[in-house]
Amino acid sequence: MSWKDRERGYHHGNLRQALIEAARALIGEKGPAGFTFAEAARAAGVSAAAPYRHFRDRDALMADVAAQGFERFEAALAKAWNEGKPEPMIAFHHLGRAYLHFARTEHAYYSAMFESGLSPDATPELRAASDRAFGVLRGAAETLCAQLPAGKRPPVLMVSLHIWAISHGVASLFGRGDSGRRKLPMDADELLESAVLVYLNGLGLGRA
Amino acid sequence: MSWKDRERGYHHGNLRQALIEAARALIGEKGPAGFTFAEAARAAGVSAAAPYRHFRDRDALMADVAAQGFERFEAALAKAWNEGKPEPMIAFHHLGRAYLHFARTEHAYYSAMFESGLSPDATPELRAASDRAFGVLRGAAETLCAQLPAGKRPPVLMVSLHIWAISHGVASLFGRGDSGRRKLPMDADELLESAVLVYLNGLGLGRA
DNA sequence: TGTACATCAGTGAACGCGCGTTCACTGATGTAC
DNA sequence: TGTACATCAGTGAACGCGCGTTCACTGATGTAC
Repeated sequence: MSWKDRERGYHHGNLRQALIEAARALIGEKGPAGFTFAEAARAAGVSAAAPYRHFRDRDALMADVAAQGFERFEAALAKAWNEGKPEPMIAFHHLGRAYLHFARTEHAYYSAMFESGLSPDATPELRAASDRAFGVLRGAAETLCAQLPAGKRPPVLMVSLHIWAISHGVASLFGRGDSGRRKLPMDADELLESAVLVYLNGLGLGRA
Repeated sequence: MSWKDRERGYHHGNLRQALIEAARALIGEKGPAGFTFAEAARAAGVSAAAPYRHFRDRDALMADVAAQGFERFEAALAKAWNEGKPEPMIAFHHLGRAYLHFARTEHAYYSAMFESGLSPDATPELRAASDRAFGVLRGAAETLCAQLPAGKRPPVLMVSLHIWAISHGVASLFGRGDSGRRKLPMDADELLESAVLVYLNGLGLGRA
């Protein structure tokens, strides 16, 4: 926003970040395949050769968009979960809403993170950011599992992967703001909430 | 396969289908964004102008790939479900395996169907094929719900969407044959099976 | 405080390339008689 | 059975375009003295 408007001299001063933002905006408009190195440069108001000072190629730029997406995703999830306060089940509900909210309002990031065809190992930074975001889900699953009697506790990793899969499935099939959405009598929030309630009930975590 | 090898004259004879297959193969190699009209023509052994006799543009070709994918998907799911025989829970288990198996072995189709950025309404044929495939899941959900006492029956549509979301979530996060996979101590089949068992248990459909 | 210099981010021109799209065409096929 | 003709699928040449990438360059910034 600011860098386009503000007068700038020969040096941009913040080109790396400007390119990431340009790429994210273009992904938002035209899908994960919808941006080009040259286009991102143009959007940042810079010559086509300039991006090479900061990124080896298009994939490196994409990886940085995705990594930044995971960082914001982690922050959004952590804030919603809020360490399980005031009460784990309520916090967990908030977590699910935040997941869908992020996928919907930041679907450019979400695309870069999950639908760009990028390997999670493309970059150590990407890998680490992705792991940290998943860590929030895992922590939440841990807290919930701890509420079960010791003999009935399922593996925490498994539960967190289940939750992730359900959330991602709902988000990518029904939670898109864009044209990919299908028309249904219930929305993504309702679907995720009901699915998770049934799932938790299946674990033995019925509503108190 | 056959059309590349076989000697052909001026007329290809089956270009439409050959282009669909070429596009599918290219998607399989390079992801949903990884084919081009010209490339598909080349792969089919035909001039770059030839595809225009059969498809308006790249998107129309993509839509046909996706529609064909949904048809095969439906066939694979229907065969696995086998009308709930020999026993609904067992057939349902087969259905889940078939879902993942299709996503893994036919991931080019799966990409075209779910990750190409194509609207489900791009084409009436696509829409119809997609609905028929979902119909198999819905039918299975119906049979399972019917096993519950009348007062405890959840809405069938909701249950089928839940199942779809879980399956899609597991398939797209953990079930890829390609580089997108994450390394985990359990595989996609185990994750889907365990998630569905917990979910069904939550519905009141614990193992007999 | 001022000057010289090293560093480095961004320029702009250039290149080859493959794509999408159009066009008048041509050769194969099938059908009417 | 043979001939004339209509149909239509595929050709190949042409076009303009934007992309990726390189290169020697230039102008701004900061630092040493």
